[in-house]
Amino acid sequence: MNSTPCVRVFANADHIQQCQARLTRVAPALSSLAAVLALAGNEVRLQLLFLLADEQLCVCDLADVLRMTVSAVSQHLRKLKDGGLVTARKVGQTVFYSLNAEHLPVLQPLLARLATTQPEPAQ
Amino acid sequence: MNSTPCVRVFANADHIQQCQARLTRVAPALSSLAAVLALAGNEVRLQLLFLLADEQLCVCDLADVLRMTVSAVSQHLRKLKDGGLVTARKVGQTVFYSLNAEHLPVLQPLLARLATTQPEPAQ
DNA sequence: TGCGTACTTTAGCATTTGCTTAAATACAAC
DNA sequence: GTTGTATTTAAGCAAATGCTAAAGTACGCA
Repeated sequence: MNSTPCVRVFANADHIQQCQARLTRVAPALSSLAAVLALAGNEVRLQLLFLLADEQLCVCDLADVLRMTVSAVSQHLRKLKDGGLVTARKVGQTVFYSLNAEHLPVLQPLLARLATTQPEPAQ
Repeated sequence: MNSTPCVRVFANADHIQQCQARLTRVAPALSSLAAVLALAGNEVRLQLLFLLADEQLCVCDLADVLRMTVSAVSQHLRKLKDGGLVTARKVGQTVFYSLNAEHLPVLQPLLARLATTQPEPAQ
């Protein structure tokens, strides 16, 4: 793809191929991880995940907490659900969302970092 | 913001406010984490981080490994550098990138998951 | 000093994202 | 059934993203 390949001193074709091989080996896991991180990498969605790590909540509550439109929250939850990060449980006409076990090994440590955040020292 | 606030049974204003308080408490950490995850949540950039976790590499090598334009890779590296995820070290006209210590506590466990990925069983 | 290499930056563009508004669906109570 | 509530979905749009192509910068070497 590069029209002018570099004329390197240290790196050689073998080294490049080794790196490519390492990437190929982890490709599926990396792709899946990137998808999870992309979902969690949105501030609103990370807030949703943080809240849901503590307790199940319905769309309505989440919208109130985040001071956002129910529609906007619902669309974020849909992405999280499509990505397998949360699951929905319908009770009557209320839908409770909670964290999905599938990606907890990735999410839990990240959210745990937030939970242990010490409050800002008064200044 | 919601024109029609929900008439809930279980959740009440106190509960909502508690959730908001929890969010406020972690707000800076959450914001920072979201930024890191957003950067790592791109497949190309996650590949870059994965490679740099193992060894320093120059833009040229990275472009070859990923089979991408030097320019495209450089732009990704710039974002990673701006986000504090990597650092650049210039040697002559070559620029070596490596992981930055600042966000390693977040990145390391994520990248470690990839490293321990068992190769796909032959089928 | 001039040329070549490694890299960065800019401009432009197609695609994606995240919201708003409004309509549609699902269910509960009457 | 009808009405009302909780949620989802669709359409539209401004902003952000990630690439390409081309120009700009920095450095090494003759």
